[in-house]
Amino acid sequence: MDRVTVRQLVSGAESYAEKQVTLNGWIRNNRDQKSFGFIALNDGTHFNTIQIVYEREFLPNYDQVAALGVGSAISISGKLALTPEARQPFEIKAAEINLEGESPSDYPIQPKRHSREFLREVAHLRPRTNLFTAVFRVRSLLAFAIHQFFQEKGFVYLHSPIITANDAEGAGELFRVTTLDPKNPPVTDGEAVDYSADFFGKKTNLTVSGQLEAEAYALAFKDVYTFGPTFRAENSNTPRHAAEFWMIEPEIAFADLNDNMDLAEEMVKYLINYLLDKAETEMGFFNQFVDKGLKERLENIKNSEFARITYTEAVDELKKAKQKFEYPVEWGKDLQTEHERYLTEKVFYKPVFVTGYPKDIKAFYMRVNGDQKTVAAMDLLVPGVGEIIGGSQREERAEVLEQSMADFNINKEDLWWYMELRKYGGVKHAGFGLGFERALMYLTGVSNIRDVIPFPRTVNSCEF
RNA sequence: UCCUCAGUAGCUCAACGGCAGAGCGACCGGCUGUUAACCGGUAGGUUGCAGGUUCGAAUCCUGCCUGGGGAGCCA
Repeated sequence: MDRVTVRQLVSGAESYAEKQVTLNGWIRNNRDQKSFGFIALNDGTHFNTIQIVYEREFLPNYDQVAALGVGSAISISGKLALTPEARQPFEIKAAEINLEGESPSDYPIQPKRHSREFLREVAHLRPRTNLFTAVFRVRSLLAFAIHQFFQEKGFVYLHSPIITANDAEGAGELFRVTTLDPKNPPVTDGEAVDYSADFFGKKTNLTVSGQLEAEAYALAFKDVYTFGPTFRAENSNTPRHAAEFWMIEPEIAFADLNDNMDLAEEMVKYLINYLLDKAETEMGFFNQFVDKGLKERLENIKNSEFARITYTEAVDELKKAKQKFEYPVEWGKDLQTEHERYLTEKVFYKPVFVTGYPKDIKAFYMRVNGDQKTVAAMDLLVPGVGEIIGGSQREERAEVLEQSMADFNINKEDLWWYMELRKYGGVKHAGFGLGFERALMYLTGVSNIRDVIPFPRTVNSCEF
């Protein structure tokens, strides 16, 4: 008797036709009648359930099986029957059904539609629903696709540190890493906390970006990427922000901003192709139940050039717009969400790169353009989600970088090693950060980041 | 952090100053191919919490808590 998975059956049921098979799984739905019943079983290996038909005539424990609730784990043995006229192409005629783990009647997941908000409260059980089965199968595939894309191109995968003493954004919103006693920390003469007595002998935090370290490795391996967890202690409560998320950060040497955008565009298209090919069932589900226009939109993007526009052009475009904006558009100010959405959703109807932002509103490491006013930065805006990529060509000229650091009040002693990358064989290089979850949202149509992270961490929320 | 909306049965919602309800789920029963099955019945409530107004509050007012959406910040 063959032990099989639904995945195996879906990929070739014919070879099992009329044969005895054994399956394990969890009951999604159980309906019984007087002398026969049906179980929809999900065994975890495929999005689809398999229908189990059981009959009083053949099952000595028929009444026990008929009483099994949703969520129960069972093992079943029976004959595989092809049913080309039915809604499902095959089913199992059960000869034996054994209870492996019961699920009492207070099991919170019902065979009906639940709100996303409710399912977040049962995040340990929600992977047993259709939506989350699809989301997390795709999350796994997307992670693999990212590795495959970069590996095929010869990029080296870099594990940048999780604990770090540098603050790549120059922002203050970091999770402190310390072993000091919060009630009674060691104190210097001036009564400040004495971090030299801390575990690492200095102030440390969880990483907000692996970029600076990636630059070091790009200047050795030419093309590298990081892909790992990232932590931001921002007090932002939106459907697009989480305190713990994953980020992909490629860094390429002997490359400029155009090479960077070409890479980003190629990557996004690769990921779309990968999912449409490898996750057909799940993508079909998203298209039908989550975002009706999803497939059409993704298909269009595969075949179109992403728009590219400079910040200055974007400002002109926005000033010409008939639409009224809450915030006025003005050269020198950052684009508001409403402006970004207008550009990607009303002007271009597709992903758009915006480049050449004013240097005052961007990070210190971005390469200063010839006009001395803008930097070689690029953001990729996509309809529905907004910014999913932020990147730049890096400042490789030591003296210009030093000036920028001074302008941004960044202590160059702390980044002595970063400066040395410019001193020893420094070359032009560029890179970007892709928010993994934001990409996942964009590619699945799921509109809240809390629903694409298994156990999301957000402000005031760290359950599970 | 600011703005805004909402918290009523396990879930999704109705009742909007006058007896707290429905569908789904659960439980009991029926049904020879169901598939978010269908049909009949039963149970299930301190209306988020604390105050206040009123003869009377789920409903109006105040504060707090929780959640959603928008903004800022960003990926």
